[in-house]
Amino acid sequence: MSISADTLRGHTDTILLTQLLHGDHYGYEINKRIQTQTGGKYGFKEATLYTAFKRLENAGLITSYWGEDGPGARRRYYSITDEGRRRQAENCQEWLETKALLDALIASEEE
Amino acid sequence: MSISADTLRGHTDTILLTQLLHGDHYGYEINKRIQTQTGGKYGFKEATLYTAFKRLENAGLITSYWGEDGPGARRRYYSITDEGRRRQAENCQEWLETKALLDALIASEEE
DNA sequence: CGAGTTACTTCATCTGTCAATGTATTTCTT
DNA sequence: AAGAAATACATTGACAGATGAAGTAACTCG
Repeated sequence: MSISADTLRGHTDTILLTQLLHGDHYGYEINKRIQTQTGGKYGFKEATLYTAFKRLENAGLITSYWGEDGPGARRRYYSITDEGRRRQAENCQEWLETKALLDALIASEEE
Repeated sequence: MSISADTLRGHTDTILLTQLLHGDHYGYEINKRIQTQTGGKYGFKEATLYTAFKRLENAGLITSYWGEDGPGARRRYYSITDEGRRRQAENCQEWLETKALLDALIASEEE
């Protein structure tokens, strides 16, 4: 993974919430999707992933349930709550501000 | 400060190095400059600021010296090293990648 | 059957942030 | 001139997120 995690720290929750916007998914799947979407440049470590899910659930931003019988039986699916959607939108907005801010502060800076 | 520090965590060093690209400055001054540049939206807490300087100095990315006597309180000036410049450029590049990555992951995501 | 993949879980540790506290000088206000 | 506020730096303990490591267990494919 070529991007250091510290640069993305604080965005974990937003990334995960975003993945759940359009339907329920399970952890391993989500991580694979992220890796695909970033061309293999980024993915969560397992510990990071599952502690994040726990954090989000404790905060009431997602709920979870075990999959039905079959090959999905040992998969824990996550579902975003209304509050989760609200939070995702907020964080999305904050990302725009953060981007502007950092662009201003890190720019090659001619001045 | 309207932007949460966690969203910027990991960028502190880059921000500080950037401030030193065009000359030596002291901590308090740098922080004021950042607050000005961000329209008051962001600034470092003192503990964060000075521990960051210490970290950068230990890493050989900056050096420091006490300012000459004169008006005002005693000031410790910081100077960026060659390695610091190299690192700043690297981090700058990484920021571009991070931005693209997060834009892809956090986007409203139609698909 | 055995190796590799899928899938989740927990724990100890590391690092960066920050509240709190302290020191000391200078400048502004009245 | 006294007192308040700003300037300027420093340290400490606590906390939160990320991670390495280790573990468990079922499925899949040759």
